[in-house]
Amino acid sequence: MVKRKSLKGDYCPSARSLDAIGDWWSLLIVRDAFDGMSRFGEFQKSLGIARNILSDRLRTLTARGILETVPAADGGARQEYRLTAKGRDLFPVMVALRQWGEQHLFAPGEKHSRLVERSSGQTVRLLVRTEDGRPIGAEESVILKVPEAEES
Amino acid sequence: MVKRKSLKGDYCPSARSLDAIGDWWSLLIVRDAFDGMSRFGEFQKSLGIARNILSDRLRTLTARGILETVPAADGGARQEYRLTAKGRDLFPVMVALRQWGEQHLFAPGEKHSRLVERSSGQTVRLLVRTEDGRPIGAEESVILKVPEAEES
DNA sequence: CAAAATCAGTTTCATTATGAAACCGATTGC
DNA sequence: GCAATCGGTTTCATAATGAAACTGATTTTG
Repeated sequence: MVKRKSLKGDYCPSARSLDAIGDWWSLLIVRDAFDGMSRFGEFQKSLGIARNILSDRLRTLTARGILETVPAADGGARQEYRLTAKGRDLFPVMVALRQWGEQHLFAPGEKHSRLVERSSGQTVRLLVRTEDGRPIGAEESVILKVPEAEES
Repeated sequence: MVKRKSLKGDYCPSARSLDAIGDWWSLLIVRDAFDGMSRFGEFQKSLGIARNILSDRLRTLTARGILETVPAADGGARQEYRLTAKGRDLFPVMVALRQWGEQHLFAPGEKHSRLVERSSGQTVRLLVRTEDGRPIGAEESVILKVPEAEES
């Protein structure tokens, strides 16, 4: 599916990531999965997504190794969708999106859900930094392009 | 534009973020903008996006305050698209996507572009942590929902 | 146990978004 | 001044999406 232009061969990791999860629903499904949802009906109700599209997205996310179907968790005959390790590694992406949204998409006093440490209740934050731990901003960083020799 | 289902009113910051930048092209445009691109033609050539769609996305991103048009940077009569502060704040999102892509979307020895500190050449990394600086993973964190009283 | 309800999809069909290409006016280069 | 380029817009075909009906399994209920 997903015709457009596949960025699979792009040497830019961001582009490949967007190719894998950059459509409108996938990350919302992943968000719900982080939030503990696992059943078709849960996702459908939570997101208000059309069933056929949800079906397609779950299939695609599973094919890409971001979700996996486990036979039955509560003994029931129906399967569940769970995040794989690869899917759980999207955690920083979710946090980054959340943090940006909090900063820029809410009115000053407006309520929003918060991501907190379970044990302490502290807000979860995100820090961009160098290998040796110094915080770094966009201005001090640069994308090193690979000389595009490999793909040919 | 963007008909679907607007998540603007959602109390989840991730959802609102995706509502603002979650379509297929927007983040790729932002990525290119981080990479120094600013002209219509540059984006178009870099992404291979259809001109009408690019036109629409640039307009939308501008309307949302992520890009802004500056009259003329090099003296030319044509305008440029630049990231606003809000747009630059998407930096962690880009880093997060990049990092995930590097981890999971490239074969072991496969070449990819790298984001490095300009001065030192060190790879830029990303850390999810608590307010007081302790690293934290998805398992130890929890989304606190707002009791949905505000929107009514 | 039988009937009703729910779940997890799939199919069908109308609507919307996307992509390719042609077109166009305003620069820019020569 | 003439041709080429830039930055779009329009038009039209195609692909993706959404709503709703339908289906075959499971649960639930009485």
